[in-house]
Amino acid sequence: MPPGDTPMFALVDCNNFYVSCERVFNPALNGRPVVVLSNNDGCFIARSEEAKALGLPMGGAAFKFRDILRKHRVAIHSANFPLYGDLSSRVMNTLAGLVPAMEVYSIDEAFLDVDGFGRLGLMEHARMIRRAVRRSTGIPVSIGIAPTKTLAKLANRMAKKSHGFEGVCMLGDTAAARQAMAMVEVGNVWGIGRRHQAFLNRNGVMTTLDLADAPASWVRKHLHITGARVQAELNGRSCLPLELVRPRKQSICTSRSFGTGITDKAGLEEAVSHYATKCALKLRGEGGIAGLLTVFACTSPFEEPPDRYWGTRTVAMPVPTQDTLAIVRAAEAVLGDIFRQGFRYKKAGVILGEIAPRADICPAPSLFVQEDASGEASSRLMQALDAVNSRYGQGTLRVASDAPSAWKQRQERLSPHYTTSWDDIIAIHP
DNA sequence: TCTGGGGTCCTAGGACCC
DNA sequence: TCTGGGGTCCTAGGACCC
Repeated sequence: MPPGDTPMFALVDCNNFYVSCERVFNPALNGRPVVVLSNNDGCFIARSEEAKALGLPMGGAAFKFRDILRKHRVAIHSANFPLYGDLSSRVMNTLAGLVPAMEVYSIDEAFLDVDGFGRLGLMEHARMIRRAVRRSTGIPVSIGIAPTKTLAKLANRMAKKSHGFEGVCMLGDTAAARQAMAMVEVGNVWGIGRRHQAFLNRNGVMTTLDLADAPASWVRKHLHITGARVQAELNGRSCLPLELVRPRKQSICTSRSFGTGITDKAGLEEAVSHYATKCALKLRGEGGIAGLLTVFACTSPFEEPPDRYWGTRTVAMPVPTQDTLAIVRAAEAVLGDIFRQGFRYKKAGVILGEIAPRADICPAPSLFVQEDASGEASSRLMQALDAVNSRYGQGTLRVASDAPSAWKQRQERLSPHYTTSWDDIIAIHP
């Protein structure tokens, strides 16, 4: 890699993002072990460094660790996604003001275009970015810099794991990249998951460097095109460009696990109506219309086979639409098809597909569709609905079947936003 | 008793066509 | 009767990501 004339990517990643968000609003959490839990307080979705040191694993089921949580007085928070989304926007806006171009990759990560800063100035520039984000949002970030996105991910990992780097690490040449790759297990590479890691390990590929040096044809054969790209990127050949505009969503999904199982059809109908309503709102937020609708309802995957059931069905909408009423009605009909008596349902969801931009609607009236869910009247009704709910709160105006139900209330109380001890959770969960 | 939610991309295989 | 290559579209399922 000749210095100075290869493109460079910087990956900015917020440290333990959800935990850091909670700490911004509650500084007493600093220095303490903190975890953030998924819906239903099911499993860990974020952990502070102190919590990681206690051996609490990402995705671990909270109930399995209650002794550790209690013994070490771990601060436990249910997820507060509106808060995290808000802080994410502030971080991204700060970054956008400091670089010519960026790709928002996830709620807590962004790839930056750092071409044109010169190799020598890059480290200093990255440190400045880090200080600026900390100052304006309170969120600590780490930054990895390298000639490909995959290596930037690796550099970011080094920046986080090794204290000597003080949050910024650059893998600016082949020697530095190879040295880092030799230290990192192949399963930690971006794009290599558990299954591929197991396969690679079985075949003697243990470190990231082993993968970089493996025969390309063998990688292509067994890890397919995605794995081949990973390998090329590890060797400094950039295959994944910065994506400056967020592609339109291809599907929109709303699903939840239930705190306690649902056995009756009416209960599932309430849930599905609610998810359909949320999907329609997200769809309008995207400015799209949907042509496909999927509804699924299933038991716990931990049930034994005779008690396990996964019902799912996809239908084409009569007319591609963004209309809550049409989507809820269709979802209820599909649920009627897949519902089977005698199961304890633990989860259900609604997925919209075949999403097209709303401007593409050709308002050709159909002789066979009685109410025109793609038409002007529907559009105005939805605008009014969204305006009222945006001003007075979601659910102020709603479809009759989308009723606040008993099980939903119990869910709300199961997941208080601020919970500082495991005992608090147990107290409301008899 | 108690194990998240929301996405994307890729492949394999079948149906069908020229 | 037998035989060939090259497409497309669709769906289900696998694998991965945060």
